[in-house]
Amino acid sequence: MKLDTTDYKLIEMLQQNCKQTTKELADQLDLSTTAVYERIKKLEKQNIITDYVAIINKEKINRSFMAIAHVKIKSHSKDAILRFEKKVDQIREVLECFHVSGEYDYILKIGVQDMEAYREFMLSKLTTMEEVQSTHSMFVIKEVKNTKTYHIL
Amino acid sequence: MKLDTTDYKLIEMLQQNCKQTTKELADQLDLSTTAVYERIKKLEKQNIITDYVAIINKEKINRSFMAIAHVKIKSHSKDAILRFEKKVDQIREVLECFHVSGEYDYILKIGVQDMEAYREFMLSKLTTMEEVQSTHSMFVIKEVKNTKTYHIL
DNA sequence: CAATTTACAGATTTATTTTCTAATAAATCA
DNA sequence: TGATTTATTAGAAAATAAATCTGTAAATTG
Repeated sequence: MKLDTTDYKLIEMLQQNCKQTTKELADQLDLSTTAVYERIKKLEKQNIITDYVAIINKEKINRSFMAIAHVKIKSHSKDAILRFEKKVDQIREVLECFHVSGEYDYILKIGVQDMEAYREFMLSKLTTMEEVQSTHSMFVIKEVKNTKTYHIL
Repeated sequence: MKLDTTDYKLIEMLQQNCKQTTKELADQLDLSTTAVYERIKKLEKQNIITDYVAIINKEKINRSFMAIAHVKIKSHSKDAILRFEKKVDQIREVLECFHVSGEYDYILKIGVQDMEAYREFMLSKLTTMEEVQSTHSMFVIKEVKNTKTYHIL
């Protein structure tokens, strides 16, 4: 369960590109392919690496429009919260959702085709939810940085 | 450049798990491995698939603490904007940054070890930037949903 | 210190990717 | 429409990589 510097290096490398061969990784880490192979399997088994995913260029699949929505909910009972979160989780357009401290209850990141599609999403999926009290939308003018990579070295 | 339903299916599958073999994908798509192989290569060449990355369990690498920061900048000149964005891009703790419409200029998603580390990040990296006028932090109580997967079918 | 576990390297086997060839379907054009 | 080109596919072969096995050295534990 204890990770050493080699593990951290390996994790960083796989976060950048998980399609590298064990040979390529081994060369950079000055290890044998077996050593690297075993370390990766261990990281997977320990649920440190949870997934391997392809990243898609959203411009090319009609998902260029992005918005951040702040949401306030009516009731803060456990029931209402769980109900809201379950529903949000099932909405395709919602890429991220965080329950946060402060003025608003939730922050959502939404990815759709265009403003028209966003309006449709708001009207038919978000504001129609009985748990939702109010929303506030901010439109993304520019995606400056968007990664899931943690730097740990 | 035109994508058909099979391409979209393939993209969805690779967004879920990019480590599936072409044989596995081919079986699900009712195609030969070569057909799948060629389609994937084409998606990569066309820059539709841009990366293959490992997703890491942040709890296990000391990055459990997440916050959303709203940032206002002093000047909105092109120069100031580009300078700010370049700096932000280089900050390890910043996972996402969006230039947005509305009251604030930027929304940042920050991932660090704990509140202490967040304070350190704010004091030494964010608020020290000359371009920054003010910030407002919201702490993530619960990550309800966090994906980069677009649903396109 | 001996016993046990862990991490590693090298060799081997198994599986997968990549390339090649040929056939078929779809699109383009005279 | 019919001929020609272009894309897409399947199947086989070759090349490469993953996975397994064996043995050894280092680290850990009682």
